[in-house]
Amino acid sequence: MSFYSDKDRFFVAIDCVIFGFHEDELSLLLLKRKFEPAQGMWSLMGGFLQKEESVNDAAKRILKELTGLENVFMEQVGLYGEVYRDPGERVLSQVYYALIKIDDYDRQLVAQHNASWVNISKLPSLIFDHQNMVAEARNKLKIKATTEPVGFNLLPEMFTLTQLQTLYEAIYGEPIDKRNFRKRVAEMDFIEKTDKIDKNGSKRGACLYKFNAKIYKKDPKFKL
Amino acid sequence: MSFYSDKDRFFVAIDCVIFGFHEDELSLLLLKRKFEPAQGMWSLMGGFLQKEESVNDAAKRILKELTGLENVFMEQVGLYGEVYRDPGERVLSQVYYALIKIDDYDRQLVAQHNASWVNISKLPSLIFDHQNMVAEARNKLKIKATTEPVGFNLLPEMFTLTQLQTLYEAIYGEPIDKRNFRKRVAEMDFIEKTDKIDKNGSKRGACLYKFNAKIYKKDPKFKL
DNA sequence: TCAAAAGTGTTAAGTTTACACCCATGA
DNA sequence: TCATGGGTGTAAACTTAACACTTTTGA
Repeated sequence: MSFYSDKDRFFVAIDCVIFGFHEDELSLLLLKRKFEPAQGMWSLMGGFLQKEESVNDAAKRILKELTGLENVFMEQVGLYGEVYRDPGERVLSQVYYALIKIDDYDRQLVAQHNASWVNISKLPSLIFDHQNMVAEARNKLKIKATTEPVGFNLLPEMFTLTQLQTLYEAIYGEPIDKRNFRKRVAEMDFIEKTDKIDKNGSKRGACLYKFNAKIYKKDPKFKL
Repeated sequence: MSFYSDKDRFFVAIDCVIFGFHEDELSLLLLKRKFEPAQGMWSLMGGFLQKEESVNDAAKRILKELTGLENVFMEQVGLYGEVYRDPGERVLSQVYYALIKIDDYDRQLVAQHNASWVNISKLPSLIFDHQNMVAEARNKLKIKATTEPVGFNLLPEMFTLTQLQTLYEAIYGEPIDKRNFRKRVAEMDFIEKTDKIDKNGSKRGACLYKFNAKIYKKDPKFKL
């Protein structure tokens, strides 16, 4: 019946490193596991690949299961395939990272999954090899964010330049000079000033900007 | 018996994009398939993940099966997981790329597998999604080669600066200014001049250099 | 003696970094 | 009125890019 009937078959899981940006810091959406194995420990959101879905679709499904969100920026991090990485039984795990706007997620779903946002610089220890997955994901994000405008996925539709700067400082893990940063922003026409003012961050108020994907596509040069 | 007994299991293949460098051009080691499905067509070297090996080990095993080589530079490209990507049956494929010294491989094994080196700019069309795999691998190589000294894996132990330059021109797909290139090389102490001379490339002869990994590790800054 | 590849420095242009003060507002 | 974050320009340092001729040697 099968061309490959003599070959082994494997459980394939998806694990999601879900990044958010909140109070000037990167956070991850983590679960406190309700089930064995490793009940009570923290882990990434995960799930198993199913017969009739592509791996990318599985990642989307699993992200949606926890956050309620669709059309989220996601990228592959790597396939974790050590034989004994899961002490229960052999499971391969394809890791993705996702960038979400932290105000958008479905709080009820998150509560149901016993999940919460954890500041990335104060992570608890995680089950299995999830610590490594996070480190690798963070690294990929950093590299990606340098040359492609993916950071906007972590901000609300409209944002101040100070928010944008603190986001990039959090991603890069180092401070950025304000005037140099704004000079670079000014050169990117696809970061558009709106006529809206944000009065939350300061008394004076700060101009709100937005990312214009159409303009970006015409001349896709990005560097922050 | 199993924690995960209600989950689906999958065939997992490894496909290898094997790069070599020959006569100033990048080449790929490709197979003309002897078996169904897609008999007679060109494909990447592949194989199936086995129960008792990690995914990385499987990649090494499969590479060795074709080339006889061990300790080869390999990196993950991505997991290809579309449901119908293999018309025979559902198979996930984890793609790796490998960089080998083109003079080192085992010619007998390669012949047995019905494989040959194909200039990367004259590729035949490949089965399934292998074309995409190659494109993605090439891209990853390009990015990697910019900031890490992986190119030396494609050259013999000792090489001339002209060989090094043509290699990087092939990887980047654009010409490089000779004097600027040599200036950059001169600043990297881990690219060491030997007292050997290569007389193959020219009548005058060119100095042979080698990459010193120990010196590189002390101050790992690379840019070509 | 000449064809073919090896080897070698300088200058201009562009990019990146460092740096400090005034502004507007609400409390 | 003052504390807080918002907003603005210039000069020096550094990096990158452009460019052409001399050397050596085997055929």
